[in-house]
Amino acid sequence: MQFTYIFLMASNITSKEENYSAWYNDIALKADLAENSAVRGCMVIKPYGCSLWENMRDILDKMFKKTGHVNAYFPLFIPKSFFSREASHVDGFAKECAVVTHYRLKNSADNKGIVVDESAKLEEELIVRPTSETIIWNTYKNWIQSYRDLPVLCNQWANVVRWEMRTRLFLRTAEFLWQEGHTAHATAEEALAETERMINIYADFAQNYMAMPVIKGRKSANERFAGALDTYCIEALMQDGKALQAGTSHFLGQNFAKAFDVKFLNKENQLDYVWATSWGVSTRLIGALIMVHSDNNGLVLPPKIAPLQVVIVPVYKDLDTLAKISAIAERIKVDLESKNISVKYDDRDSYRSGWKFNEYEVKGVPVRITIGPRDLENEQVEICRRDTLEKQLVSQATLTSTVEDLLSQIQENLFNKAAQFQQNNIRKADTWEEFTQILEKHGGFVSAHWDGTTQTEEIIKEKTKATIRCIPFDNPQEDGKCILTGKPSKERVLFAKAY
RNA sequence: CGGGAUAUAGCGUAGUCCGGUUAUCGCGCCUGCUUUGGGAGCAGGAGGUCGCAAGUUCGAAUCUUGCUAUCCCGACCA
Repeated sequence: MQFTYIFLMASNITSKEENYSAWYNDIALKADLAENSAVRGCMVIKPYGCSLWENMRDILDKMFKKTGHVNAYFPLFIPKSFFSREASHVDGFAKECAVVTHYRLKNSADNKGIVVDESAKLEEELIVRPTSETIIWNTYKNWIQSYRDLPVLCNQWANVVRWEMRTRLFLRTAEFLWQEGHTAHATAEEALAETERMINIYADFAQNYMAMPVIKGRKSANERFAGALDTYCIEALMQDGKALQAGTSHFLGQNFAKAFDVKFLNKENQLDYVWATSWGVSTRLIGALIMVHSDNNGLVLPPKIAPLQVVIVPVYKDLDTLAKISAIAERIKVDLESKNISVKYDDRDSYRSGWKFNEYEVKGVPVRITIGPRDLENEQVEICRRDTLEKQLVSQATLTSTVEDLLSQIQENLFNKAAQFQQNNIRKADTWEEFTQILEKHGGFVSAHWDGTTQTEEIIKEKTKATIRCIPFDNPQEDGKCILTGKPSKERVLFAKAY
């Protein structure tokens, strides 16, 4: 209701950094992806947004299954006592939990409304899951006795609730959709390999499907998941220079196994605790997608995950012409669909063609085909690509292969463009002055030496709002001095302001 | 939870300081005609407990008090 419409006035993304948040919201809302719900901090994901999420989900799900994972489902409600078993875990989540205390409502005494029936108080409160480690490990205890039961490689697609103090559409909603994988292994090596395998899958998905370049690395102790020994992550850079954590994979060691007493007999007939991992990505990825690719004309979607890849819009004056165009359009649609390209022919007479052009541009449909009277005469069509808005005339005979090529070109172009942007926004800083200047002037990632202590990281965060996003894998080793304390350091880490 | 702001039709708003006829305008919606290669034009029409509740007053969108909700900035977080 308080929303500021800056969408049409903004001239380019870099110049409106201050309004980036409004710009982002505006695109999400205008592209019909989601809206704020009546429930504080929650969102309604609209059909188009849901379809986008489903596409992403399907691709990820196939990747998980290819690597031997299976889907399972665990309860939404978790007994409160489960949380107290792993100390650092409760520290991490206690502040943001929705708690179920009663199970019945009744008419109020004055009959003017509904009130909670105080006599229906639960003996033990139930927590609406903020993440499922606890209830899953409580269950795994029953599943695992022998090394023959290992590994357990389960994934769950679910909603979770975190009562955030401040929420943002897609990036941080009170309720969000995600997938959480939880695996149990016989050895630390195997669990570590799994942790790494999953972060690689996320990186593969981000880069090759979302066309979103990411940096893989490990988190500093300070940014680590509550209860994990090590957290791997993929970090992406948004167009306003802020970083976004797009996915995480945690090596949990034996922490949860010990907390929930999950032991197994190994080949040597010795009792041992199992080794665990967990990993997840959420609807936050939709937010990332919006912020990485969109421009002032609206959403820009990479073809591989776009709910709709091609739209055909007829231009006509009379219904006779429309009938002729429809015959061609339907034929084109069948041809493209035979190549597994999703196509919509929008022949609604209730909207004008100009209106439709804009509509699909805002929604980020990668390719638009326009057919009008001129094209009927010349046996051609006009195609327009969303990423560059370039138009070309193509003969109807070669259209299908042209569109196929164009879709892969768009996919590639989006990735290259974003990768270039990311490259241009990783800057080295060797002094505190350089460090703060880069953050102020450019934003983006700053590659700098750090003495490895949580204390230093905290001070830097306090002074600049920048945090260590990750310590990249295959990070070159070099001697240097911490930008804050001047103490010796063996490698650079990536700092950035983050969402 | 701290600081700031706001609440008027589906959306965006004027009016509030300084109370006074039937609450302004734009978008959208409905009807008709004309239009259709980049968000059409004209004409007509529908749509409002002015966030909620009390109070002051002859009279409240406007003043007072309380409540609720939302937004922005922090802290928190995927």
